[in-house]
Amino acid sequence: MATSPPRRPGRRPGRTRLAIAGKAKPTGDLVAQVSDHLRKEIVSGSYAAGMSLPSEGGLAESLGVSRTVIREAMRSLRSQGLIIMSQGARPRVAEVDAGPAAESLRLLLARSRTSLLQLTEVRLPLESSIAAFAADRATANQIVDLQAAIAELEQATSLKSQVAADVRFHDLLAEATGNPVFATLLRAIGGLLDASRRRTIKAAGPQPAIIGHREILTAIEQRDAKAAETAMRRHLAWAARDICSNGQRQGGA
Amino acid sequence: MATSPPRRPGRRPGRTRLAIAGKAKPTGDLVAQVSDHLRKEIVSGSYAAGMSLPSEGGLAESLGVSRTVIREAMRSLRSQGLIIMSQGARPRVAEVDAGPAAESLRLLLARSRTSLLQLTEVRLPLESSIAAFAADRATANQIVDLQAAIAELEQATSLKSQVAADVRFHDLLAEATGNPVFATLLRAIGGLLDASRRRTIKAAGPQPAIIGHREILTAIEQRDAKAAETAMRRHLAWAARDICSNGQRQGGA
DNA sequence: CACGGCAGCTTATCCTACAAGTTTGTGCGG
DNA sequence: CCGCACAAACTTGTAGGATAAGCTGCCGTG
Repeated sequence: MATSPPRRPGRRPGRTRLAIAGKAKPTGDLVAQVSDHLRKEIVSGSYAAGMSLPSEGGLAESLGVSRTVIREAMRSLRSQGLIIMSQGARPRVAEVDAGPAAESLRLLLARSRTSLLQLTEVRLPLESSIAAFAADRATANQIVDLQAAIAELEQATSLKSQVAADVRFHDLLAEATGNPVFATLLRAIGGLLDASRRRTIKAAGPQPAIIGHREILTAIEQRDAKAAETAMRRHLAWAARDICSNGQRQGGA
Repeated sequence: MATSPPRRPGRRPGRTRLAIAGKAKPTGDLVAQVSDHLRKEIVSGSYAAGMSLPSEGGLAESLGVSRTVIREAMRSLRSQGLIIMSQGARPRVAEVDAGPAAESLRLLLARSRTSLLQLTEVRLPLESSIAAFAADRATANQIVDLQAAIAELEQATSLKSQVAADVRFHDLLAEATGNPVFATLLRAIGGLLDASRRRTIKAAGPQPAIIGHREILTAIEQRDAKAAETAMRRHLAWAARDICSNGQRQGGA
């Protein structure tokens, strides 16, 4: 390529072939090719989280495309939460985080005019299962952590710390299932329910939540999956009541 | 701006102020400002689905930034599924679609090291609820579509089309809940289970799936949520058996 | 009216330049 | 030898211009 005739600017004529290993795709969308390529590298773990990616210029040269294409591909990966960019520093692979997926869900819900009610509809079976699995699998340490989260909620004074303790209990529970898929999905959905949580606790205080959490934890300590599931169902039903009464749209950031 | 001294290329000095209505944000990230601005316009409905956006050049001029910035903002919106771009035509606002959110979730799950077993563990309560809700809410048209999906599976000969018909039935079911969150989560999880599905159908043929789907649909036609849930549970248990025996990790795209 | 072709607009890609931030290495003082 | 300030090199962010390729709609012809 170094010896090729002086390429004039503009779109490369004919078959745009990317210097990416393997078959040449005739798609013609260089940005998509590059971003797919990098996405696979990141998801497969070739680029581990926290690792620096090559510079834009380096990638441009090694892939045989202009920096413009690299930049747009990076922007795409960035908006998917796969990389983190800041001026002056090479882009780094982002830690696994439910934030972008939650944001994506939020966009979808905002556009499809969905209510909080629909989120809780999904949350109910999800968290019920979480409670059941946690009852089967929670380790002694995890049970201690759950107890601590309840104590945290009891002692919390500010609304903010109360909500945080509430969220923490549910997160710990998801973690206690030993199945990261539960934790991931819960966080994606839960992040959208923060406003609702705040309202609920503000209106009713932390007591109902404390009681609900205690019931769940008791069932878990007794390794009673059915009871844990039932307790969770009751706990969520209480929280959902508030939403039903004024099932307003969720939208804001 | 026409009479200003000839701006030399490079980053605009000092405070970068965007010609966006309202307060001037001192963030310094022009692309984020532009994409946030456009995202709000789209989500709020100022730009309705299907409507054409202004051209890149027009936006660049009206917002007072370079076309580079506009393009990167567009690329971001595009990867979030908000707009559709094709060479030669102005970008258009995309229809509301759960695809991008599901893809985002899929990426998230793919990066957390999850096994097929863990995915099916989550899938079970999710799809059970989906079946139950669908029994309550499926419209007559949706029931017809579900019947068609079963017929599709019956008549499919290639493994590929069989898998597609199988996926389609489950997607339609999720859609019949009327809750897009279900559809999104299901697609995210389902996308990671494709290989498993292929293996299962390859090993046992489509018959078990057809029978399972028929049972589910019968329960839905009778508006029997409990029965639908039970049927789905049985259907998935059959599919999961294969996975348990060789519970390997999933990875690829 | 039907239809083909052309002109204009628009996106896709490439290039170059420069501002502003980060990282790195160097050298000096303690 | 260690630590710190400072400069050089590197890197991203933005601007602006050029060309290729695709789309749209208008206009003229049959």
